Amino acid sequence: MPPSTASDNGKPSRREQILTAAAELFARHGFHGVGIDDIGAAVGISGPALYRHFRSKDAMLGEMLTSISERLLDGGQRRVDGATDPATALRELVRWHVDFALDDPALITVQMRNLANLTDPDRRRVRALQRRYVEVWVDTIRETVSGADEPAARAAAHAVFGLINSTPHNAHLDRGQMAALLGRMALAALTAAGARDDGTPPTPAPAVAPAAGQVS
Amino acid sequence: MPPSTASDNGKPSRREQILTAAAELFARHGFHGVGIDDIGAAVGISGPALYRHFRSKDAMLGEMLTSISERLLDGGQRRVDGATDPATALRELVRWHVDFALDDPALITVQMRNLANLTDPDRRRVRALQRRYVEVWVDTIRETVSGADEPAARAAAHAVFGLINSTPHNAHLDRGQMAALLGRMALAALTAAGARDDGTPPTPAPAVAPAAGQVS
DNA sequence: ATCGGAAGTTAGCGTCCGCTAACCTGGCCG
DNA sequence: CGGCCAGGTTAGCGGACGCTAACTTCCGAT
Repeated sequence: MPPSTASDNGKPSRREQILTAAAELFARHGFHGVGIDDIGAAVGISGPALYRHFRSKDAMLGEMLTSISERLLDGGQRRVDGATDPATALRELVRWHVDFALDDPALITVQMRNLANLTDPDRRRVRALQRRYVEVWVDTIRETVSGADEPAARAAAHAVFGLINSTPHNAHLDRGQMAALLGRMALAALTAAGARDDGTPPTPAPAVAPAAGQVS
Repeated sequence: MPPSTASDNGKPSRREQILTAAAELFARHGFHGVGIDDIGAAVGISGPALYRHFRSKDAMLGEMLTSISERLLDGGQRRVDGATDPATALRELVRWHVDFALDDPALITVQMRNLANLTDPDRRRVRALQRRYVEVWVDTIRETVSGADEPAARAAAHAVFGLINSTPHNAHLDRGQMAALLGRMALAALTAAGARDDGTPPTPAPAVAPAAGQVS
């Protein structure tokens, strides 16, 4: 079998090296702002050698984004499935997304900014995966936060993604504090998403748990 | 005097037409993804005619981002100065930023994504303005939210920007509902930013005001 | 009536960039 | 030992892109 995503051993395959280097560059300069030669140089080979591993520059972005979307989706799905009640499910979702964003800021940035640069088939695929991920959030939000109708829950989910994904612009706190802060803020925001502007009291908050990630 | 930013009459100057069209395109495709001819076509003239109004493509982005940063900063500053107490100042800041993001999603998107494409002097200018804007937020947060030290307040500010700026990906709610939702979520998130992971109770929330904008 | 400048046009320059072609090389298998 | 192929090299093509040059047109002031 030709190496598709990785070898099962420890060291990352060439394809993976290239993808992570490219992700870093795409995140910093944008897709069109990075040349083939730049990506090559970043892994110590030069320019066209990349075409031994990828069919095109577009294909790199395509594979990068589909893989991110898949990881996000099934990580999130797994947390929700493993939770005993909706409130813990929501906490787990938040923790999952926070950990992801903190561990892979470049990937998160690329996914946020470079969707438009995909080829049409790739974009369709990625969009579909993202929709399903949002759906997981929307369902969990609606089970947890009272008074949130479906469009509001969807908007709230996107807003929380924006909140959590702000991580790349925040190098100043250490990982543990950052995870705790983002977790608290995200849960508070989600809880507030259900409050009505009439006098209806909001859901009494699903307990601000220590949502921090393992600080390695 | 040649028209610099606008004529004082009603209709927008050519420069302004060009800048808003360019902002739309930059937001959708990224700076490098948009050609001079595309921008020209978007305002009904073709390609090089733009150089009657701007010295270069970089200059367009430069002027666009400085103007956004200036508007954000002094709008925010004005709201804070006009507020009687820190809690209302914070509510006003949130409302101001929400209104801005809802009224000009393209501009907000460009500012978030295309800072890296500026020339060095332009980037320095914009960065400086942004830093001052963040400072306004940080100060207000620290006066309002107890238990938020300076780095945490800074991170919280960035997180709330991310939350509010998620607007462009949310066409599904109408403007009034969206403004209210984002305002509620942002204030809740900020309040939670001060909560400690030990048992210290958080600040009792500065009253979720009807933060919606005028729905025209 | 004239003339000057603001605002457009098309042609075309130089450069950069994605990608292909042709060639080299070292390690593994028969 | 010989040959193959994965993985690398450099040279170069073709197209796109930013920008300039040269020329036209329209309008408003003298």
